[in-house]
Amino acid sequence: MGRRKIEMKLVRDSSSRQVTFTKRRNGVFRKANELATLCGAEVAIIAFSPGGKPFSYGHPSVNAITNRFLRRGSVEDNNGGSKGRRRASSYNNGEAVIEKLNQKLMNLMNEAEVEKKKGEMLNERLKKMNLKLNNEGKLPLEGMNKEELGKLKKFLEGMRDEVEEGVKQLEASSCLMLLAHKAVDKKENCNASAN
Amino acid sequence: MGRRKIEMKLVRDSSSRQVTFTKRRNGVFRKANELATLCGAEVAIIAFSPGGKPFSYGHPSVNAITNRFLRRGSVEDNNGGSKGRRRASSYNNGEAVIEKLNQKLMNLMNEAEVEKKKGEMLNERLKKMNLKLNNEGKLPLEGMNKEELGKLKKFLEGMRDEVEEGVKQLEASSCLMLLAHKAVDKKENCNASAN
DNA sequence: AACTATTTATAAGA
DNA sequence: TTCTTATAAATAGTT
Repeated sequence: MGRRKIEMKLVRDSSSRQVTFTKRRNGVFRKANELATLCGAEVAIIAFSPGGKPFSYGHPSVNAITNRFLRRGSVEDNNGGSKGRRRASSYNNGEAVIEKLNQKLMNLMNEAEVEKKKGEMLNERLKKMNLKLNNEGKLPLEGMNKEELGKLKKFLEGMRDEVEEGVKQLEASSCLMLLAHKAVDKKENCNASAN
Repeated sequence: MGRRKIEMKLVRDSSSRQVTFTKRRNGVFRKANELATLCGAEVAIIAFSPGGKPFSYGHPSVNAITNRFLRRGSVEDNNGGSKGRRRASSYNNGEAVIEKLNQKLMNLMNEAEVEKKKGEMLNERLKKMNLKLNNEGKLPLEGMNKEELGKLKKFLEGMRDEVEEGVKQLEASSCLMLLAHKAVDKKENCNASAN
């Protein structure tokens, strides 16, 4: 979509590829944001650049949850003094968000009154895992056999069940956190403007 | 972008909103697919419609992993007889993919030689959780206090560390599975054509 | 980082 | 709903 139509295949030149990635990543996030805004949809995106850097966008799940984390985390949160709550309409730089999350997570965890939801959800989850673990004491997954695989199965089923029971938001949040952490290594200034 | 410029805010009419959602969801997935194809990037998207139905797109992570699950799952897999492997370029209907995933998950787990990666990753994860759990036997998260919160903190840190250690793909897969499960309730025929 | 010539996406309309 | 079309938007190549 520009001066010329391009073939839909891997851009050979690594430099152009990076440029294309940046442009189009912004495009995808912008589109996702419009989708969320226009339709009240929930959208979460994780994208890893060719170089392995993670970028994320989320509305409102990731945003809502991470913000909940961040806000409660500590007081010196320079969340800006904007009066009305900012609509969750701006893009998230994955790294920035995740970095903040990490910085505040400990504070949150040590200070907080965690909402029932969180407690319940994690409790369910840990309990189920505990059951699996107690069954053997410690699973020797290194050289897995059918028995252990059965446990893995239950582990995964358990996760699913929990999600179906509710409290999906925290799950979503941690999942995206996990995903976004995938390749975090170095920083990059990447400004994605809100529309 | 059409006959008229529209305001960037929630579409009031519920029917139009659904139409807009469908069109733009396809648009976002298409763009994400182009991003992945052109740049060799990894992209995963989950979108929940206004009605709460989940849709997902992934390349190659979600796709790769879910396909790995699905293929190994069982034999009576009507994966179609297409000769060449399908490139991971088609859209995924979240429900369809997830449903399949669920159907095959058990088979996979019971039959499979799980790749080292999976084993290692889950082992790491479970071991770390085990440590937390052993510390108390069983965490009383219901009425959480600072101590328990500290453990949660470590739990989350542990998750992060594991991810940073590697084996992110399975993580990504299960995370998206969790996400996609969020609102699965009823079926819907939703064809998203590949480009 | 900006700028345009073009290609795409898509809001209305059929 | 699915298709069409007039228009807005995205972006490939360029500076």
